[in-house]
Order: sequence, then C-alpha cells, then structure tokens
Amino acid sequence: MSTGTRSDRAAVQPAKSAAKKAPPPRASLVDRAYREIKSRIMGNRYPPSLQVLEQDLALQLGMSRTPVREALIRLEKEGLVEILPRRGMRVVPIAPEDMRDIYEVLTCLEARAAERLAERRPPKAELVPLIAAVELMETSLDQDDLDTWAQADEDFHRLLLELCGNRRLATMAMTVFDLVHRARMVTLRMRPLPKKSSRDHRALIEAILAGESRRAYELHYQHRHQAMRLLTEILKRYNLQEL
Amino acid sequence: MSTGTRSDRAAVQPAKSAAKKAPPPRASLVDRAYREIKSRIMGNRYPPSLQVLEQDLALQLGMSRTPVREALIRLEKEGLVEILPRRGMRVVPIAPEDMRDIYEVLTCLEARAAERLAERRPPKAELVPLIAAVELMETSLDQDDLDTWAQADEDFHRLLLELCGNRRLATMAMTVFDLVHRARMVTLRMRPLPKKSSRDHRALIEAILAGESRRAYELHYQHRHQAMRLLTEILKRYNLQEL
DNA sequence: CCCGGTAATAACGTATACATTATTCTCCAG
DNA sequence: CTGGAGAATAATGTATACGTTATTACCGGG
Repeated sequence: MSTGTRSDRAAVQPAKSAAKKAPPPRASLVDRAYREIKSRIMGNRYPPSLQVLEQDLALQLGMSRTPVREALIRLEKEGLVEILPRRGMRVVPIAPEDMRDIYEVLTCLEARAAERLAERRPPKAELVPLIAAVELMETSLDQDDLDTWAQADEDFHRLLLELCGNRRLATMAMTVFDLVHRARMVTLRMRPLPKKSSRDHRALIEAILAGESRRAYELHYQHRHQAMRLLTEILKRYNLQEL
Repeated sequence: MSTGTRSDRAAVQPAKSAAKKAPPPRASLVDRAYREIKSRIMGNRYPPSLQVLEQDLALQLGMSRTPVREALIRLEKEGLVEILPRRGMRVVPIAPEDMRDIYEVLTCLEARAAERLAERRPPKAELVPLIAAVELMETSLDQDDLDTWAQADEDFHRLLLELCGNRRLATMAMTVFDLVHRARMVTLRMRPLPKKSSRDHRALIEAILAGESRRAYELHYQHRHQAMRLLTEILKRYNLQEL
C-alpha cells in the first residue's frame, strides 16, 4: 500500500512540472488527515464516544501512522477527540454540563467580538456579507429549508468573528464553535422554528452600524445565552446525555 | 545516545517493581519535551523570534525528532511557537497589537470567570487560597520583592480560574495567560509599583463573597483592561516591538 | 562587480522498525 | 465453576530510515 502511494506520487510529479503554477500539492498528509477526521466527526460519521485505533485511521486514510498521530494531537488540542493511552482516539462526547461550559465561553467571546466590531464603526459595505447571511436565514426559513438556515446562521456567526478585528479571539471562538456544531445539527429539528434568530441578528447589525458597542455586546450575549438555554433544555427533554 | 537512554530505562525497570505504587515513569518523552521547551520559552531562555531546528532540539533533549515534533505541535496550538516549513520552530514574538488582542481575550474570559464564581456564592473557606495570594502580594510589595509579587499575582489569577467552575474556560484562559507571561516578567521593573493590584483583588473577593456577580465582572474586567493599557504603554514607551 | 542558473546540502515530512507495556486469553488450582 | 498467574497479543511510543524539496553555495555570463 505504501509503495502504491509512493508510485502514485512519482507518477504525479511530471504532471506537476507540466502545470505552470504548481497547482496545490500543498496539502500535506497531516493536513489531509486532520481535515478528514474533523469532517467525519463534525458530520457525525464518527459519532460521540466512538473509538478508532491509529492504525485503522492510517489504513482508511491511506497513509502511515505518523501523519495521523500529528493530526490527532491537533484535534485533541481543539477538544474534538481525546487520545487514550493504548486505545487510539475517542470522539469526545458532550454532556449537558459541558454544553453549558462551552456555550459560556462562546458567549463571552462572541459578544466581545460584536462589541469590538461596533467600536470599530465599520462602513455598511463591510457588513454586506453579514446582511446577506441574515437574508438567507429568513428566506430559507420561509421555505422550511432548515439545513440552509443552519448553514446561513453559522456563516453569520463566523463572519461576525472574522470581521471583529481580533484574529486570535476569532480563532478561539471558532474552535469552540466547532465543538458544538454536531449538537446543533442533531437538535436542529427538535426545536421550534428559530424565527427569533434573524431578528436578533438584524438588531445586532443595527447596533453595530450605530456604533452602539455596549448594546451590541448585550444583544449578542443574550442571543447566545438563550441559544444555550434552548439547547440544554432540549438535551434534558430528550435525555441526550452525550452528544 | 539513544542506546544510552534505552539501557537507562531497562535499568530502572526493576526498581519500579520494587516500589509498590509504580512511582511515576508516567512522563513520556513528548511530555518532557513539551514541558522543557515551554519552560525555556516562558523563562525567556528561548527569546522571541529565536529559531531552533527540530534536530537540534532533539539532540539537546536527548531524544529523537518524533517526540519533539509532537511537542511542537502542541506548543503551536497554544500559540507559543510556530512551525516553519523548513526552518524548525520559531518562538512567536508578541507585537504591541498582539498584546492588545491577547489581553482582550484574557480580559473577557477572566472577567466571566469572576462573575461566575460570584454567582456560585462560594463559602469563604474556598477563597482562602485567593486571600493568601493577595496577602503575599502585599507583603512582598512592602519588601520590594517584585519577583515574589509577580508569582503571587499569577497565583491569584490562576486560582480564580480554577475556582470558577468551568474547566474549559479556565484552561483556555490559562493558555492565553501563558502567552503574556514573558512580557509581564520582562516589563516587571519598567512600571510603577503595582500597588493598586492587591486593592483590586481585595475588592473582587468582596464582590464574590457578597454574590455581586455583575460587580465582580466589572471589577475584574477593569482590572485586566487597565493592566493591558499599562503594558501596551510600556511597550510603546520603551519601543518594544517584539516580546 | 552583480545576477541568474545549477548543483550540493540540509531539513523536513512520512514511512517503517522495534521495544515497551496494557490488555486479553489460557489454563490450572482451589 | 471461579479466580488469578502467566503467556500471548496488540497497540502504542519512540527511533530510525529515506525520498522530497527548499535553501544555499557556486560559477559563468553580462
């Protein structure tokens, strides 16, 4: 198998020199492993508590254990998996209390991002993607397209973080956001239609445009806080002890 | 060298079976590398912007590149180093703007920790270590022992996080805290005596004991915010572009 | 004297090898 | 039939090997 990989590579090399700009052979195996495993976890194809051995991962991904291991270390630092001394990796399940803790971090970071963005008084042009995301949330909700809604909502939150101007804050918040992605998707259809979300977001945009940073903070804090309450209630009601 | 290490291990094995509880042969090489490199960075023995090759690290630490690499990945995730494609690791320097960004994260996380702790209304007994830290800050300041003061101040902040009840928040805040440790130490003697700090801390303890969570939040937010202002001013005044 | 092309070098990224050790299984004594 | 000691197994943690490729040094031409 490894020889197969190597010969594949060798075969590809000439093609590369044919292409002018060296397309992207950039993706290292570590990166591929990282992305693939993360994608499987976030897409719930690796469900919570699942354990997988390094060797199995390596085989599935068509590489040796070395890059797999390095990817797992990164994922462990993000909190998505834990590395168990002799039993490979485990997809970290999220208990209801963990959910509260995670949302608490997310809430204060994102609220601060909103506040900071408002302090910056960005021109409306900068917020166009944000507004577009809200509009997509509304139209998709009208059409009962919850998946598109969820995607648009995530886009809104990500864009907000990207715009805030503090990359470190944005990165940390997104890492935490990734942790709850799975739970959000699983519970998407267990809750009442999230009609309030786009209203909240519109109000936030108003506050940002008006430069009312304190209000932006409060609005977004409450928005996230309520989302946490809703989510933990659902976990309780459906007795989801692990997500 | 590696054979030396191996025979050392083998020699130690019998001793272990002699000791009842298997002392701690727990420290894996990755852990040792991680701790040692981190300690060198935080102690400024690896100054900002220093580059070191993986092979050099491995030699210095008496191990192969494998555990060194894994340790570096962890340190990179924490933001202490960056891994440069062909030039080993680099100790990430902190520019004044980075300092603001980092302190911003630290400020909102720690303030939330203070708020949460106050919400919990802990019995005074739980806060004894916090109080002890403040007292140590005061006595050491009276004796012009700035190093002890700095240690006690750090202890206070760490204890606050540990007590807050949200381990994830605590861990993230401490990781960020570690990033500014070096800058704090380097600038320790460039600023006026920090007499206000222990007053701030005492006020915070009061608020926590009284269960005034909102006030705890505000107090600690301002405390950290002022620390940030002070630090960035010093960086500007002394023209420290990189720490 | 300076610059671009080419060869040599060095460092990494990945694969593989191997010793260690937790876990599991087997088998026998009670 | 049950429990536990010891062997077999499996998976890891670490070391080593090796091909790839960026970097550097060198050299001839402008």
